[in-house]
Amino acid sequence: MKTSRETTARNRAKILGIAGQLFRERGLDGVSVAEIMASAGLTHGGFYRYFASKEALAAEACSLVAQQTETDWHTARDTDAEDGLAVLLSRYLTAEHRDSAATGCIYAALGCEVGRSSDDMLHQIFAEGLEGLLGILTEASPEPSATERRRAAIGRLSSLAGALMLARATKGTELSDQILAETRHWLESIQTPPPTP
Amino acid sequence: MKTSRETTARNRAKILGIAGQLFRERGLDGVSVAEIMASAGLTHGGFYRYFASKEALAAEACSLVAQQTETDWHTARDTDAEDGLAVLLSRYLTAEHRDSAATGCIYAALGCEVGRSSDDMLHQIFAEGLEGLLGILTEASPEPSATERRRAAIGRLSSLAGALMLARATKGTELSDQILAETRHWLESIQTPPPTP
DNA sequence: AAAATTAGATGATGACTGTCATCTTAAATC
DNA sequence: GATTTAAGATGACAGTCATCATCTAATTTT
Repeated sequence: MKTSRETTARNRAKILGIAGQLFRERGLDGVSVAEIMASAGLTHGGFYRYFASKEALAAEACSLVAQQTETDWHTARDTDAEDGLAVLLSRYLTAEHRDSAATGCIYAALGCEVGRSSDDMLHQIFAEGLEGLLGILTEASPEPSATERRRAAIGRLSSLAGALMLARATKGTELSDQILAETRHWLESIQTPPPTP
Repeated sequence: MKTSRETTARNRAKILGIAGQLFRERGLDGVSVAEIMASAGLTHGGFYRYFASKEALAAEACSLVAQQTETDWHTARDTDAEDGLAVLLSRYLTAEHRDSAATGCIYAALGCEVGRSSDDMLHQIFAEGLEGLLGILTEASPEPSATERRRAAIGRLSSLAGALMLARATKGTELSDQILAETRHWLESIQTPPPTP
């Protein structure tokens, strides 16, 4: 049956939200179109009224998650004007984040799969999303020069995503908790290189 | 037809080698049993004489790749007794490594997928393999105390795997090359924290 | 050399997948 | 209120997959 314009819009948003969670939890290839639609309370048939393909849904869902993450990071950093960097590190490198991939960082959850994807749109979306986070991290970085802040932001972001990924890959072992704790400790201990005179 | 014992052993090794490459290139779920067997010059039917399941093959193939990587890192570090760490960094964070996943780091290639896997054996294999690399990295780290060396090794390993994963996820964009270059530069610039008196 | 064993080929199974055609019914438009 | 439109359900399509049963021929064992 036909539904109202509002209901249609709500359904579209719901599909995108559910997809963003399921994709992060089980991978782009690990979730079927039918399952996403069922989780949104619909049947599989109507899917193609909303999206041209599963690939198109993946791109839009990833883009949406990336935007939301950027907003979250922004407010998290502004929680502590003195040391926004410490807030970001301490929120990211936790067992809770490791154990809730569905609502966590999309780069640590889907980075490997996107790297293998033949869909260049996904690479573009990931690059734009990462640039957004890098902007926030760069501003929160204490290094003296802009070049160094940008460099350190890239290094720190790589450490964060890498540590979360490895902690998940080793979950259930002692090493998993160590990776989170020690990477956080290490990042907090890193000294600014002395200004070259 | 039946084949000789040597041929059988050679075929088993070939299946494992091919699987190790295909899995890294396309993901554990991205390759079929039939394709692995065909790449090894066999048909799909004989597969279950070698392995109990695809899952069992994945575990054994990952374990083998992990061992080979540990050997490679060991010899790479010993290339330069003065600064083995710099050798490891400069070999890992390159465009060639990013563009040849089939023969590259298994942790950056399959970390996300293994993190989602319900097979605890894979988590164990990854943990053991990572511990091997951490041992090499710890010995090559310049920090004064053993605790700090271990911590820095974990941080550096997270940075390496994370940077490679993100560089692949953003391949084709400017950011991809920057992630490799800047992370390497950043890791080389990191100062040892001053000894707490 | 005969008998027993088994590596690997062929083929089938049931399950799952993305996508599309069709139908129903309610909303939107006139 | 009548007509048009389209959201979403139902069902089907062709393709892929992991796994297994069966068959064969060559190696091992006796």
